[in-house]
Amino acid sequence: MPELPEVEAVCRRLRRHLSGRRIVAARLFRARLCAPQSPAQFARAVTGQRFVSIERRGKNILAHLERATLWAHLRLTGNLYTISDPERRPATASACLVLDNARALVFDDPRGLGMLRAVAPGEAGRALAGLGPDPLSGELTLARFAALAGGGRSSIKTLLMDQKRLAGLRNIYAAEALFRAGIDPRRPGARLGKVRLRRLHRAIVQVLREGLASAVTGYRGPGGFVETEFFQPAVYGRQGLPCRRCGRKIRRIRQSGRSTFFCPGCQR
DNA sequence: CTGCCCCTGTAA
DNA sequence: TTACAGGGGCAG
Repeated sequence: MPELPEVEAVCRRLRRHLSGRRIVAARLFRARLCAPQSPAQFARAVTGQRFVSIERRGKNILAHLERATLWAHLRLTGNLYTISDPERRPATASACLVLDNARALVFDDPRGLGMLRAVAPGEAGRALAGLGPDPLSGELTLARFAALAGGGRSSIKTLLMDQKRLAGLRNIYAAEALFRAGIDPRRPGARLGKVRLRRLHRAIVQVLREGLASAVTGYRGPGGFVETEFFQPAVYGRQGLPCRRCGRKIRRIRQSGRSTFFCPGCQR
């Protein structure tokens, strides 16, 4: 599932493969993908245009064309990549944009929750203005992090996953960062001292960087993301298994409707 | 703030 | 056969 590192890895590949390319045809296989526009409107908006630049805002991908922006969000199972033959797209493709070099950009999305819209220049940026700082970009200084995460009354895990506070951290990396920092995910953000905030800030940046290294090298081409030895979750998905650090059983609880995994020995 | 919903593959 | 996983939008 794409979190921030996977989305960043996708952006890097797209920059390599799309720069200077022109879209010659657009085929949509799932009308919801470009809602509220219709597939015909979408095709009209992007056909004939050249890619100018690729930008990432949190987990949103903005592919700027000459007179429009392709705004993509991979959600849970989406992926964007190019293939050599537009006729040989995967069955799970939600969209296929044929390029002027006879290759095609595919939005592959088995669960179909992803988004690919054509919007006016500037529209996506305005819509995303409320996103918090990006932990992979250097925007997230310790002072800024402390103000965002330390200020909230809800649990620190819930705060970390709030995109208006930090852009890009979700269930897996939030759990991993909290484990690394030795912090109980249930602890209210407002009750984190300076030491814990500093440790957590470091842990977030570290775990995302390692995730990025894994996402860049662990990619298997069309078909999705693979796990590599670089990123082995310490707690995520490991309920009942012994903690790799202290041996106690990893616990699983529910926090605001989502699973949280943590080690009751290491995280306080 | 919490909880439901979108969707579909996988696991109990 | 049903429950669940996940990100995010939105209703309550």
